[in-house]
Amino acid sequence: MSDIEFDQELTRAALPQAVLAVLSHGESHGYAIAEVLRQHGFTRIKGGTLYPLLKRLEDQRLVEHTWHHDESGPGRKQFTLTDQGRQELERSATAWRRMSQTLSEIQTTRQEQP
Amino acid sequence: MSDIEFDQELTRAALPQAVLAVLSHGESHGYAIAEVLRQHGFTRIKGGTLYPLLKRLEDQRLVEHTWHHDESGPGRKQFTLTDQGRQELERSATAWRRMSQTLSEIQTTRQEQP
DNA sequence: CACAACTAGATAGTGCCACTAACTAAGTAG
DNA sequence: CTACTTAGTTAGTGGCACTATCTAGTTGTG
Repeated sequence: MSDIEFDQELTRAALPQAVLAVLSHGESHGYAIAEVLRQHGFTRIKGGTLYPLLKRLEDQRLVEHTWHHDESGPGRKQFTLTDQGRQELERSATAWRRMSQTLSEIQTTRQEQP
Repeated sequence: MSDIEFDQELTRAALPQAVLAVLSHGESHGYAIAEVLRQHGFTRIKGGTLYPLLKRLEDQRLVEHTWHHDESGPGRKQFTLTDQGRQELERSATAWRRMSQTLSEIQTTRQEQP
C-alpha cells in the first residue's frame, strides 16, 4: 500500500486493467473503486478520470451497471465485469507481462552490430 | 524476438524507456534504433513516432546527438544517453516494475468490505 | 539513362485519454 | 445555516502514438 504516485503515461496504460482487476473481485461502484485504487498507489485518480473510463469500459461491453438506491446516501452505479471483461483482463495482464519482459530484454541483450 | 504487435497505450507508456534502453548499449541513430525495437516486438514504430520522441528526449536532456556524414548513405543523427538519461532509464524501469507489482496485487488481494 | 527501392530524417493532422476544475445532488456534522 | 462527505457528471486542455506525406541521398535493375 504505497502512497507514491505513478506517472501519467504509466497510469494511462494501467488504469483500465486496474479497474477491471478491482471488479474481478465482485461488483462495486465508482467511488469504492477509486478507494481501492488509492490504497494501491493510484493516489490521484479523480472522478473526472474514473467515471469517463468506466463509461468507455461499458461502451466496450467489458462492464455493466445497475443503479442502487439505498435508504441513505446518493444513488450508486454498481458495476460488474462481463465475460468479455474477464477475458480482456486476462489478455491485458498477459500483454503487460510480455512488455515488462521485452523491456528488460532490450536492456540486457547485447546488440549485434551489422 | 516476437513479431506480435503491442497495443497502443502500452507502447505509449513503454516506448521512451525502450529507446533509452537501446541507447544504454552505446550510441545509435534513429533508423538503427527502430530496427532494434522491431526485433523486440515493436513492429509498427514509424519515423513519425520515433523522431518526435527522440526530439522530446533531447529536449529533456536525456539524450544528445551529433551529426555523422559517412562516405556513403545519407547523414545520420548519432544519439547518446546523457547521465540524466541513464538515471531516467533506471527510474522508469523501477516505476514499471512497481506498476506490474501493483496490478497483480490488485488482482490477487482480497478486498476488505467496509 | 530512367525508375524503383532502400536508408535516414522530418512534419502536419487526427484521435485517444489523463488531468483539472467546476458542477449537481443527497446526506451528515458542527 | 454552513461545511463536509459521498456519488456521479461534464467541459476544456495537453501530451503523444499513429497515419500519411515530404525531402534527399544511395543502390539496383532493365
